[in-house]
Amino acid sequence: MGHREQLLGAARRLLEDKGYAHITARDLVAASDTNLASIGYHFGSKAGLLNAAIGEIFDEWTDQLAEIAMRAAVATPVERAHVTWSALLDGLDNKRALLLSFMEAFAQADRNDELRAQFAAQYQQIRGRVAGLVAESLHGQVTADEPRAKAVASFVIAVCDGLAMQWLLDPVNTPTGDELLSGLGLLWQASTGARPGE
Amino acid sequence: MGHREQLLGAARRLLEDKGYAHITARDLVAASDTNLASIGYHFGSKAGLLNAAIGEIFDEWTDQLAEIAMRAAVATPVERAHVTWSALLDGLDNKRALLLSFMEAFAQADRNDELRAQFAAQYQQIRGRVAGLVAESLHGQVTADEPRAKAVASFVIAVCDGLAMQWLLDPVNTPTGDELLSGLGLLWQASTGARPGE
DNA sequence: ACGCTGTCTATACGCGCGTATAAATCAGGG
DNA sequence: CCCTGATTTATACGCGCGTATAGACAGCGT
Repeated sequence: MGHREQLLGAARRLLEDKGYAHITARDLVAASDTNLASIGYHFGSKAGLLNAAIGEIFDEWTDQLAEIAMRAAVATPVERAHVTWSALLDGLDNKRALLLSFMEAFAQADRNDELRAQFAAQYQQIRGRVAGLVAESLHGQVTADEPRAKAVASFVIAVCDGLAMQWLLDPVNTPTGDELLSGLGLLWQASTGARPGE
Repeated sequence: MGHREQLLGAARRLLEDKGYAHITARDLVAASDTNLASIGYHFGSKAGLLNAAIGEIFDEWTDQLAEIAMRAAVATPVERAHVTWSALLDGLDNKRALLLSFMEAFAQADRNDELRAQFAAQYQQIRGRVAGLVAESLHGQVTADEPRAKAVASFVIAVCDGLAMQWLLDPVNTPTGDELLSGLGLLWQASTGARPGE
């Protein structure tokens, strides 16, 4: 295994421990059993290395989101919806530190064209993926044209991201699946006057 | 006006321009027409100053969110719901850079007890506020006990935050109010089998 | 007029950072 | 077996950072 791979691995580990902004080139070298100059050689700069590592992390978060979204879309009865929302919270435990680093990098992206393009592309990808799942799983049950499916996807992703943020800040007080479902129902009733189940 | 206020103002301006992580003590001094040592004198450290400024920004975001949530909760007919969601997107334009800095600080908070406590407290506050608005505005229309109102509040905040994130990344492709409402309906139908309006 | 207290200023210190450079090492084809 | 190009090493450089310190200065009660 070359230094390139070692450095990527170390970057991922450090992103879990210290967060994007506080990783130094020397940290990376120490954690990867490589050499200070390897960073420049393989990635051009420290930022290049970190961005590459962040890209991998985004992909994993994306995978998890897609899986959850699929289950959410499929879950017709109330009981299953509850289980689905819970799955998001469960999965977060392993990813806490990585998510934080991801948020940090996300904020940086606005001033870093390369990173920003990378994020935008990956986001488009996940939304398309979720939208596809939604359209497929709702097929026949409800008419879901493509723009509508995309809106659903955006919405689902927004909820997941927003809840993840809340959980990062205060895991204990983050609502459970039951509570969320209840909230969703309340909101929908309020905004339409519909009474579900009638 | 003392240096303390000048520094706070400069911090806010710089948070808009450069982002949390890239502000140096000398930047702050240059932007505030003060002295390098004033930072230590009034705030203990650069971080102390920045955290104070971030607290102000959080409060403003919180105010905006509360206002939007109120309108969302109140909006019974479909047309008004649409208008409400749109309000969130409109309001974001002025706040783009501040939001980014906020996200950056948010990520830092996990490794900074003081900052974290500050955020958590402010978050509790906004959730209680939104929950109160929800309970009040839905009163009589639907039974909204306190835990349920809190769940609604969490949910509404999650949606706002998640959408804000998407908008930060890619303003053009963020769904409109119409699209969001449509998505919400679709999701609700799928997870309950209810057909709104029947 | 004096000294105390809160504020402001000028400056120095030393550390740790990211990166560049040049030499050493290695792998494999001719 | 050496030449070549890719990789790995060791090290040096200079910059900019956050903070500490010590002194200047103003307001003001006495």
